[in-house]
Amino acid sequence: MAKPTLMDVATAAGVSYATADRVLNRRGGVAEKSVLRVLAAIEELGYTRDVTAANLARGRSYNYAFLIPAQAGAFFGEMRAAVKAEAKARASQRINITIEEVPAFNSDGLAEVLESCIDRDLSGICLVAINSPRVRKAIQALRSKGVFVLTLVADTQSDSRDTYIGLDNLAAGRTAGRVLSLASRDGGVVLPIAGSLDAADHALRFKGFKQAIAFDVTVLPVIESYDRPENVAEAVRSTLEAHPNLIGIYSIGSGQNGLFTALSEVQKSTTYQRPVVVLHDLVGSVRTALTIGLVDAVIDQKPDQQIARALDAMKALSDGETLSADFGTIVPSLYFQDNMPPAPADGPEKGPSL
Amino acid sequence: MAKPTLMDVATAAGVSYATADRVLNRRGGVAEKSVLRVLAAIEELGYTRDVTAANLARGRSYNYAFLIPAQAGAFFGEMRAAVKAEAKARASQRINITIEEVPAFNSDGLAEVLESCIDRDLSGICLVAINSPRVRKAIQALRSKGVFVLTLVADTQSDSRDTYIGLDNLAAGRTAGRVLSLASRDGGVVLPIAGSLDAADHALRFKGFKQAIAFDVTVLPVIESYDRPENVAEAVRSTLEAHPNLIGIYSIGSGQNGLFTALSEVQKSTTYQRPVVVLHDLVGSVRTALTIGLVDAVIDQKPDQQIARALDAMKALSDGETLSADFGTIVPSLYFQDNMPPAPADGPEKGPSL
DNA sequence: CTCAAAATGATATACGTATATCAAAAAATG
DNA sequence: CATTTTTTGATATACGTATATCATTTTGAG
Repeated sequence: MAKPTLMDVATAAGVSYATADRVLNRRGGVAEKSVLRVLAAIEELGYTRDVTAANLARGRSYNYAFLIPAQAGAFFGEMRAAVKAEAKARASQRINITIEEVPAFNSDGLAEVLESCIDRDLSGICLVAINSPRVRKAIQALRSKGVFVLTLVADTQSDSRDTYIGLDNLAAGRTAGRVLSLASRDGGVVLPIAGSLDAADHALRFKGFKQAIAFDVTVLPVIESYDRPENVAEAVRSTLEAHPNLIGIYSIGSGQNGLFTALSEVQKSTTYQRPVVVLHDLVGSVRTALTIGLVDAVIDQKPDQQIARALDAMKALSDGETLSADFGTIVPSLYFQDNMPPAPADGPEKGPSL
Repeated sequence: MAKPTLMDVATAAGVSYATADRVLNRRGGVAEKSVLRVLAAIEELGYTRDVTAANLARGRSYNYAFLIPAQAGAFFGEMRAAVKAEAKARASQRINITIEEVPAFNSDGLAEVLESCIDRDLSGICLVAINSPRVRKAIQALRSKGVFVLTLVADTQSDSRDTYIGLDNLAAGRTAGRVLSLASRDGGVVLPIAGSLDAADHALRFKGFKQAIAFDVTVLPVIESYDRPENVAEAVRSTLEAHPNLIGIYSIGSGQNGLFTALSEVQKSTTYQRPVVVLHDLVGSVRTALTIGLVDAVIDQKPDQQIARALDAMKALSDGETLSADFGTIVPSLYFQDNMPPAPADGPEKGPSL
């Protein structure tokens, strides 16, 4: 009952190993009836190729590159850590992963790195996309060389990459809306704060947010921070002033410093009851804020899971498998103080293994 | 820059392949100074053993068994499906997985299956534990034969198994409490329903629930259903009658039929506003209930992730790695209508692979 | 039936490791 | 120094697959 080998298949089909191999690897030059007999034997024995042995024989290893923005923001820091962790975990499976730093918000910088990847014998590449003609062209060049290109977090046009792995932003916004609606059974006012509604992801979250907001809750005009903390702090202060019935805040973007400033003021004061606050991405400072009760709920896009998913996707593509339609869709996770996952640990060095 | 092989290490250390092998595999009979040189070369080149090649050479395959209760309940059905899916996915990596049906709630039945596993050449076994002397003895026998034993969903004494993979029930209960507290800013009454508080997991969830409940919210005495739907339906009806300010229900256990019955009555009536309902495990019927808005929030223990985690754990143990302390802790996921993950698909058959 | 074409079988090498055996060299012992 | 012991090197086989070559058999065409 041991796992059948291709030799077993050949024997069962009454052909030689060479012929079985010709069928399995589609080398051609095999008579119809022999093909059928081999396929039947494969079916009958439940043969599956030992991929590890096959890769060993092919001298094949999977080379993947991740292009991660070199940003101060903690989010991409976590991403980078997750990539490193996965790289270590899969090193023994002939999977080699490199991380390339890419200047943030710089399409030409991104394109340059992409172009430099063209003659690097990669089987897959994973990037946080920025939409520009030069980037698209570089991606196209890579794909025509047989490199699989995945977008992560931010997408390009869907026909210019193989898959997109990223958060379902509509669902994320809806979830935020649901939480704030739950917290306001008798109506009230909620304040959405975005980085910029020109950004597709923020716009989508906001759209979902409005969809899920209860009919008796009023959504104030969205504040766009353009990543300036003072703007946010000031806006929150004045909104609290103007709307004593402010029951919730949804911070759509990722710059949270201004929000935290204003919230700590509220926490110290006794004039207002702190509104329920929902925000994004359980990174360092947000984790702290949630722990000490400065905010209530965090919607997370699970960077570590995205990395794992991206690798699974690239491996599957490399192996000629097809991905299900919703493979890349990351469902938002909702965390309260009570169900926070443990902070990602910087894995300890391991000695030479057994 | 290709991945270094043991031959590279030997050359770099100025010894033969045989000696490098003696060091790597701790065969002994190597002079101190040679050991050091080999280790230095390993360090320097960043050598890691190609585990797939090693397993191939050893003729080793990983044989794992999952003992899943043969229960009508949808939860273990999903578990079984998840095991099958993982089994298929890992078949090409020399990992063989079998599923054994075990009679539910029957410690002797479980023990019998465990005992039958003793001479099956398993490297790991994963079971939903029931605490009984005979079960513990069977586990002990397996472990002393070198079989790794993991408990899933339900644990035994922590010193009689290798790891436990399961939901953090305290966190789950706390999360439920948090949601209901959020939904009741001005106090109110909430109703907890359990299967039986004698069950450790239910008790723990209930404990967490009370911890996280806001000070101005009243927790009614817990109803214990003992898995009788009529009990629950009746209890919910009478509680609604008696407490017009019932703002939430937390169903701690997994028998939800009685609850659903009562809730649909409420939905049709106009007398009461439906309380916010939090329950466990996003299986078929619960998924439907959440979709149609019969309930509000579901705390899920992600059976598919538990299976994957269990396999990773067994593989790691088999490879002589050590697991981090919180490896087996499954953080509860919180789902609303808006962030439900897609229902697990029954993967389509794939033809013979490339 | 003859000859070419097509199909098949037999065999060798390789991938990176595990494992074993035997001979040779080096070191320790007396 | 002779002898034993320890250490090392060289080499072979195996795992399951990929890939290539060459010889042989079968088939089809004329």
